[in-house]
Amino acid sequence: MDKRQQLMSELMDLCNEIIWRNKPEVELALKDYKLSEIELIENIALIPDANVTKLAAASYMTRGAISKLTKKLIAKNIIESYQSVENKKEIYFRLTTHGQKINDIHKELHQSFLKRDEEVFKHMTDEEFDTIFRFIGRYRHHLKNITE
Amino acid sequence: MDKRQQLMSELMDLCNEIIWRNKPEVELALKDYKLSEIELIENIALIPDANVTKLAAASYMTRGAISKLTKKLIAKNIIESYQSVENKKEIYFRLTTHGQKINDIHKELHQSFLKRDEEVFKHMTDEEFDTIFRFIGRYRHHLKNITE
DNA sequence: GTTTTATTGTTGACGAGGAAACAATAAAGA
DNA sequence: TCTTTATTGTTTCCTCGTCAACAATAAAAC
Repeated sequence: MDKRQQLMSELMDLCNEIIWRNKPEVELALKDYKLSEIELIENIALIPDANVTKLAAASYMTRGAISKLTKKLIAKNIIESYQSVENKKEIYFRLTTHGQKINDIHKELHQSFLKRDEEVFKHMTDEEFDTIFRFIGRYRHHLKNITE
Repeated sequence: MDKRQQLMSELMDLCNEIIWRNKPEVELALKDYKLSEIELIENIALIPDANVTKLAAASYMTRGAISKLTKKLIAKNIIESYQSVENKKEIYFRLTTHGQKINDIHKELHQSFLKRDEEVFKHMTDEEFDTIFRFIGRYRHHLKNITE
């Protein structure tokens, strides 16, 4: 098979495998929340003045889905919304202190996954890291280029 | 941020981006089929004597989901089922000639994506390819190890 | 300023897929 | 052999996310 195609195929498979493997552990540690909610919390923490549109783009979901998810998270008192005075259309979100706690637990989980998988990274040189980073960067840059 | 964590995060993001980008093109070229059906067809072509259980594992979906999908594909005359004489429990699937055509179109689409993205691969050395392959292989091997 | 056009978030109908319970068959153990 | 346990595929119920239409607001065009 084509080397490039095999690379992409194995890459996709690896990502699926990791998600599939980690998902139950995350949902066990944060029992009252679904993975999609937890990831949305993560994005709200990362994106300044996150609104539905930005979150949809970051989550690879539709605005409709994010709109419903944010409603649910507000009802659970995990996030809160606010608006600016000069724009009555956009609605922004931020974490409540409760939401921050959940995000912290989630971050710790990610650390524990790295610990669990440290064997994979242990023997990698800086050069190898950079090779993969360059590949990812080049691909994302390329996709951005051909999109606009 | 931790280098390893950033690597995994960017990797996941790249995969999502590619899926998000390619999906509409695939569903446009194969108008009557959803992406999940097309990927199932691909797996049935790849896996010898594919049954619900093997397909579920390969697709990262539940057996229930695959059971429904195969029913749909049989109704559309894209796949057919068969059984062995020495096992009355397992049900295997294979592509019809119609299904093979769809799979061929899908394979051509993948080729066209590689063509579109050739700029990304053009400057990669064999050593760089191998570095990424090794990383993927090591990770998948590790996950397999800690699973059983 | 006024009128278009684009963008925002929301909603309801719908389909896709997961969870869990199930019957049928195979494999393992006695 | 006979019994128990595991695995197969299926089905029902339910949740999640998409799609498409929508009203509200902002931006652009004039």
